[in-house]
Amino acid sequence: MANEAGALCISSTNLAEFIGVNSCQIRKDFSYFGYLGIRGSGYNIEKLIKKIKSILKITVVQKAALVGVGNLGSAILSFPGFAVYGFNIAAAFDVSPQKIGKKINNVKIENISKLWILKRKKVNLAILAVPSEAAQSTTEKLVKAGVKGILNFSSCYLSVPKKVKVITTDIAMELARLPYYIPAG
Amino acid sequence: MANEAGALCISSTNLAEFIGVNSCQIRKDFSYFGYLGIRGSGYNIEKLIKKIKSILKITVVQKAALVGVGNLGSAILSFPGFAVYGFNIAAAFDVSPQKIGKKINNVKIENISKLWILKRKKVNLAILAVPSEAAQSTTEKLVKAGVKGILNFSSCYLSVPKKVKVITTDIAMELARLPYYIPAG
DNA sequence: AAGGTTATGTGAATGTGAACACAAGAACTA
DNA sequence: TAGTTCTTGTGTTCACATTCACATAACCTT
Repeated sequence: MANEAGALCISSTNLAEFIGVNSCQIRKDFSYFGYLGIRGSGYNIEKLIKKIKSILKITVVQKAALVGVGNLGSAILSFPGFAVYGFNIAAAFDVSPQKIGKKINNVKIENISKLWILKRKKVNLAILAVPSEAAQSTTEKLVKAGVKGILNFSSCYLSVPKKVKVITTDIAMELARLPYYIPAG
Repeated sequence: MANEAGALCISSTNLAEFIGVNSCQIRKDFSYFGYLGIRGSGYNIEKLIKKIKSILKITVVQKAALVGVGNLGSAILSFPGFAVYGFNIAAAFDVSPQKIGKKINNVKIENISKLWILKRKKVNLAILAVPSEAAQSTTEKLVKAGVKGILNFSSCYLSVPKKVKVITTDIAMELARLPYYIPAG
C-alpha cells in the first residue's frame, strides 16, 4: 500500500474491488492517460487524484449556476457534495417572486430574467432544475448567457448548439429502470 | 403520422430527432423486442408505450420506499415525476426524531428502525437518500427487509447480494463530468 | 544481492454497440 | 390497379470497449 517514499498507493485490483469492476479495466483506462502507476506497488493515490482532476478540468474551483429553486433546486443548493469536486454554486435563479431575494445556503436567489449576469460573472456551468415545460426556453437563455455546460434534471431532451454540452439525469427514469432487473414474484 | 385505423404513429426518424440519436438505432433496438412497427407508417404510439412498459415491468403501479428524508429526500417525496411511470412512494423513513411522524406529500415519515415493515408491505424498491456514511449499513437493512432494487443517491459503491440491483446516481459526479467537455478559455 | 512476489502496461482476442445500406412490405395517389 | 413514396427490419461493416494473458519492472525478504 505504501512505496519507498512513504506515499500511499492503491492497486488496480483494490480499486476494482471498491467500485465493482474488473482490474484490467482500471489499468487499461488509466494507461490511456500515460504511465500513472508503479509496477510492484500500484498507483500513488495523491498523484492519481490530481491526474483525474486535471483530466476532468476540475483543478480549480468551478463556478456553477442553479436555475429553478423548487424542491429539487433547494435540495441541490443545500447539497454538500459539490464541494468534494471543488464546485461553487455562484448564483441561483427562479421565476417566483416569493423566492426571489431569499437566501439559501448563503446564495441569493435572483430573478430569472437576470440570467445574462452569468456572462459577466464568467459562469460556464448551469444546473437546470425547472419544470419540463420551461426547460427548452430556459436553456436558450442560458446559452445566450454564455453557458457551455448544462446538468439537466428535467425529463426532456434539450436542443442546444454543438458547442454546448448537456448531461441529463432523469430521476424518475432511473427508478423506472429498476423493475426490469427484478424477477417477477 | 396516422394509419388506416386512425391510430397515431411515429416513425423512427421522428423519434430519433426528438431524442437526438440515429434513426437506425431506434429501429435496431426496437427490433430486439419483435415486430413492433408497420412499414410505411411507423410505430403505433400506444402499442409502443405498452410494449416498453411491459419490458420495464412497469405495467402495474410499483411501490417504492424512500429512505432518508433530508433535503434531497424531501425533494424526492414532493417530486411529481414518478407518477408518469406509475410509481407510488408507499413509505418514507428517517432517523431524526424531529422528522419522524411528520407527513410530506401525504406520506408519513417512519422511524428507520421499522424498515422491516417493507417486507409485509411487499415493497420491492427503495430510494436511498441518506448520507454516504450510513449508505452501506442502511442498504443491508433494506436487503434484509426484502428490497430487490435500490436507487442510490449517495456517492458510494454499495455492496449487495447478486439478486439485488443497484442503480447509483451521483449528482456531484455528473456535474464533475461537465468541465471535461468544455474547451478552456 | 538474489530470488520471489507483486502489480503495471499492453498486444491479441473477444464481445458489444452503432452506422450503413438496402430489400421487403405497407400506404397513398391517380 | 399500378406505380410511387415511405418506413421498417436486418445483414454487414465498422468502431469501440472489455477481457485475457503475459512480458516487464519495481518492490520486498532473507
